[in-house]
Amino acid sequence: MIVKPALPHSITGFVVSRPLRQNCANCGVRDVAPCRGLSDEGLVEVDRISYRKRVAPGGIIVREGDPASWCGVIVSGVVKLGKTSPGGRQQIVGLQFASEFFGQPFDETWRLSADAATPVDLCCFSQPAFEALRNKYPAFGGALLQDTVGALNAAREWVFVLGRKTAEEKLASFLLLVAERLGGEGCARGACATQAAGPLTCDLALSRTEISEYLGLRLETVSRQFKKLKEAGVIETSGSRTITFCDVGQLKRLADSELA
Amino acid sequence: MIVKPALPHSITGFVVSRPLRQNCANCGVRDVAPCRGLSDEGLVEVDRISYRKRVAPGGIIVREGDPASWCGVIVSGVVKLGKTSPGGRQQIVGLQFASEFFGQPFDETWRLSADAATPVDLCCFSQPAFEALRNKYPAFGGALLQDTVGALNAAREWVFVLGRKTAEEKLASFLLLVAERLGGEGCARGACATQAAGPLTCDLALSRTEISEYLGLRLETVSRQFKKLKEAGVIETSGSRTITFCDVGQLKRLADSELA
DNA sequence: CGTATATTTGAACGAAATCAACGACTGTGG
DNA sequence: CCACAGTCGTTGATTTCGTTCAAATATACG
Repeated sequence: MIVKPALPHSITGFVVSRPLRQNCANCGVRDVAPCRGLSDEGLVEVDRISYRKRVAPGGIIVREGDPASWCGVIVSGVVKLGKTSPGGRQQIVGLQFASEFFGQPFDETWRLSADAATPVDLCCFSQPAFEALRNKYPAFGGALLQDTVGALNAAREWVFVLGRKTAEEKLASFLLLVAERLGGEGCARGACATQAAGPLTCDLALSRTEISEYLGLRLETVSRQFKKLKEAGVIETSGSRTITFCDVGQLKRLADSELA
Repeated sequence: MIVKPALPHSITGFVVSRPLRQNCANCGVRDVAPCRGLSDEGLVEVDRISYRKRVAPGGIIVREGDPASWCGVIVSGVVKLGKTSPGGRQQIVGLQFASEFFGQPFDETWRLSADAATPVDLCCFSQPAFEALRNKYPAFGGALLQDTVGALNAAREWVFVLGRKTAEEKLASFLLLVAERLGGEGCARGACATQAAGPLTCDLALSRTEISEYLGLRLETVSRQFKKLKEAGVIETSGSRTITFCDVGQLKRLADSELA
């Protein structure tokens, strides 16, 4: 289990970006991030050309419309991808977790805003450096393609959740997502946590408001659905961000009821 | 303007799949599909290893859960990507148009069903042949990555539409999508059609039921919103599938009102 | 400990769903 | 040519789920 450092140099809401050299050999996501496609030689190069960004919870990573010059990999933390309509409505259109590729490698401007839900640690490359890396190490490009296809599948899954599900099902789906991605701390991909039978406690990275923005609901509705799940004995909460999953099987059933 | 042939050999609802050789030089999407990344030599190879599938409107291309062994490029037509919940609810989670990459190059089973909304023409590769192509021509992989990132952006855009928009805005967003992708027949990427001022007539590829499945609404609601848009003079319809956009600017405003 | 922020709860309202019926178009067979 | 069935789309009446508005309570933080 990886214990996250307490972010000594970060100030709430600000990006701390330094040309901090970080040895890939010690990197927690090395084997699951797109970097898995790199040879040892490639990793040496990554060590040389990459730099770190740390963002405190609530901090802005990038803003929609700003010029984009870099991209990278999420080393730790939870990133909210958001979109704001001209009218001012906000929607979280995706969540990203440790080991996922982050950014727009081909665009000149950011199409989405990105905010840190938890402390976020990014391994960054300039767009040209990133492209050079892809060209030099085709297996890196392959891994990246595979991950992007995976992200596309996840996004379409979420289209389904938003298009067809009720408020209760939406919240259940979100909680399952959290359980899978954050339940076994550091377990980046694969549903290791939700397979086990016993109760599972973890931190919901998101506030009620953020959850509502992700689910396309009002925060009052989210709060009421939480209450229902608690009354049904499926979950327990302590504080507003710590959740215990008492019955994951039932939660899965609720995430797609219609035939209980 | 490209006139589509009358699909001589296809039978409604069935896939006609033959090892039909097709010269890439004559291919309408050659320069926009991922194949744009291939050298002349590569295109010769594609000619050799690719085969065509034709599917009549309403026909099934692939079914969720079936073993996946191929992928390819949509040469013409509109493909509906659908997902069915265990409970039986259906949602169209994406639409795909000419020149887009189709399929799951890395998975063993199809995660989504795909159905033809119009006559569909696919240029197909077996998964191993496709992977070999990627490995041999890195620029092909690059183009594919670029397109996949684009598809991911489009999917997230749709998450926003489903999560935050009202019925009227959803329909307006859908109609704009149709205008952009189908308005300038054959114009595969880029919003050429919706820039012009004058009225624009085109075919809606989808039935009311299909539109409702795409927008996460009931068909009655879709019908009522059509009525509203017609009464507002933004669109006109003749038959149920031909639409004329009278005022694209107003439609864009309606697609994100909140501040008319 | 007090203030600001986040969450919960309540009551009234409204947009879209649901239930139900009707009309328009298509193709078939008498 | 028309009656018929079948599909698809429209329209109306009613209900429901989630929103909205409003207030109370809990939590975090200086």
